[in-house]
Amino acid sequence: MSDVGIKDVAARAGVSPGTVSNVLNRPEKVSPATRERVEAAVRELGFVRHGSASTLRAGHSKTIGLSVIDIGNPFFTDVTAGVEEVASSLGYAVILSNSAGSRAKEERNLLVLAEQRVRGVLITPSDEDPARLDRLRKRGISVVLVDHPAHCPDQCSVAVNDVGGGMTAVRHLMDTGARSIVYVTGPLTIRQCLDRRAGAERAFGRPLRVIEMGAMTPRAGQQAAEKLLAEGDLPDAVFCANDLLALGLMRGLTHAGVRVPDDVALIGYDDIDFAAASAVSLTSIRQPTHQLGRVATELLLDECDNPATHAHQQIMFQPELVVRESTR
Amino acid sequence: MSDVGIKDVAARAGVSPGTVSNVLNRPEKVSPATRERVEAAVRELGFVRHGSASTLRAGHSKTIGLSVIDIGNPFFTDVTAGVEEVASSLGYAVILSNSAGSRAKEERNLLVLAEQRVRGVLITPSDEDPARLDRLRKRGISVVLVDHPAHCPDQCSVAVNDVGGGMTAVRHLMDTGARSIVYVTGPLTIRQCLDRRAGAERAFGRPLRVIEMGAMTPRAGQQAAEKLLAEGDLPDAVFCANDLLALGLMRGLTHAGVRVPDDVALIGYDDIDFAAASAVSLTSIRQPTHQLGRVATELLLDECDNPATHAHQQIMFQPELVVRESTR
DNA sequence: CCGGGCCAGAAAAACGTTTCAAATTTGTCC
DNA sequence: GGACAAATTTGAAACGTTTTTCTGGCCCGG
Repeated sequence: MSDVGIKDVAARAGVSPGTVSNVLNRPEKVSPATRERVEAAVRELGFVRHGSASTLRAGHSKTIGLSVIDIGNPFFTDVTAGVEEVASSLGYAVILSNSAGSRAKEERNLLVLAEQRVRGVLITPSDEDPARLDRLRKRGISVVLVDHPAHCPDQCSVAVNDVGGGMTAVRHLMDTGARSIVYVTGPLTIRQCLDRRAGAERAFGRPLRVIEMGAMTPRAGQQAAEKLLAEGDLPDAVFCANDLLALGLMRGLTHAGVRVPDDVALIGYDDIDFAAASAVSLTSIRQPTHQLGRVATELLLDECDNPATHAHQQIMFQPELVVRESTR
Repeated sequence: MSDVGIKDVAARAGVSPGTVSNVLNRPEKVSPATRERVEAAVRELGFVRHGSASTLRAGHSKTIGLSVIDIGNPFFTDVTAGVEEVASSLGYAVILSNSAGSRAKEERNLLVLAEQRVRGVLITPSDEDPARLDRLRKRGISVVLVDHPAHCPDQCSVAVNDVGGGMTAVRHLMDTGARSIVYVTGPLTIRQCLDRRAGAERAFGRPLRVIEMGAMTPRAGQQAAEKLLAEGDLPDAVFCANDLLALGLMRGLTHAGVRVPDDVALIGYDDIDFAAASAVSLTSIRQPTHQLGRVATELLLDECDNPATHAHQQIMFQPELVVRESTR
């Protein structure tokens, strides 16, 4: 049962190994009668193609790599689900690797992917350095950037318009009557945090008061609330760089007797599942995460399968405002 | 740059291909002088081992498969992170597949894993049928069950004691003075929901009032709250089969003017990040998810690397009570 | 000085597929 | 019925490693 090869199938079906291979890879090239005979033999023997041998000889594999920054983050989880969906429907296997924000680990992971001779790589790069990716491309491995706009037009990328999202958020707050707004954010070394601020300030017309936290967690959000309260001067509204911060902040404010949205309106970013579930449901900016993964994968596989006709695309999705109780 | 093989390295270093292979796989077998020369050549040429050729010849790969039921569920996400961590630290690549609860998709994914000749598979099976897994084992692929206790002692498994968790939850509610308790759950076809109820009732001493919802989401929790309120007879406490239900329920109760924990105490299950972040933080039962993934992977790789000395283990983790405001 | 045992490295045979040119069969048309 | 083209099928080489068997030199004891 264990090691039936293509030869065994060939013997059983009374054909040559080459024909079995044809049945497997180009069924249309072989007459219906023999095809059926071979397929029967495959079933009877429980034959499973040896992927490595196939990859070795054919020169390309049926796997793609996915390198994300934080597998624990719901954003990437959703992206991953989209990737897995498309890849598996096309018969591709997805090798997952998590750089955990470490450049060294990312490098190691990319090496593993190169060894596995993946067909292509989907990556949310942990920094701007394009050298590693160029090296992959030199090896014939296609690369698509995920949640990161490409700088040069010679590669594909999918991203979400964070500047636009920031604008939408603040415009909405202003529409509900806010005159003073605070931006609570994670580290301003993160592109997303920066872009969202840029958009927010563009909508606001002038610089925003900013509270920068070291992390983007509920805990950090609660600390931000304390900071805000300590400063004394409560704004009309707060824009948080993600929902985790916003939920923590909401909790902090509520516990201090500040009412949301009556005293302070609040908007988050990402629209995670729990945004709708909190005591006062959270207005947020939704990103098409699942679609991000799907489209990135489609782009990658198109690049792999039709290198001749493939045109590189830099796709930018628009995020969407979801209004709930926290800004009413 | 693209296709430098072991031969090129050998030529460059002035040795035979076999020696290069030895440097790569059993460095101790080759003299320090030549080893260094070969390593230099590897660096200079940017050689990357061709994983498929290696797998083909060596008969085993450096990849493992991970098949989960729902990649979007934070529980599995955490498990996945643990798996990735251990696997990548040992140089293994992880092929991720998502069965999305569909038996057919699980089957397809396992086939892909078999084609890739993964060394072993970590799987949260979508049903009880052991036939598929036996088939894998027949092919020499080790299998470790994740979040599912093994029935037979001839395989490894890691799981969390859901009966114990249910007991802990209800015992805690009773300790805080609850006399009447309702169990809000997802489909009772799910093993976890059943086990938790069993434990809960064992602690309670008699059957619990049960509200069974079709899903385990915040929305379902909110509907459960409506149901509870409609029935009129409010209990002292509610035990929810997971945190998503609990958060939805909390929101539903709060909006109806019922105070948590003053009117009704509330405990969830899973201790997701947001449990601590809600307006009234949620008491919950924490599962060692990350560790679940880590240990499962260690077990699997031990089984692969030391088949002789490996002893199958069925590990059962104990969940842990985390007390917060919703039961004070 | 000689011979046996050892060690480092070499050479060649796999591993299981795919591919491609060549061979064979089938079909078509006069 | 025969010739030619088209459609199938065959057979062997090749993909890049690992592994096993061998070879030649070296060390050491006798």
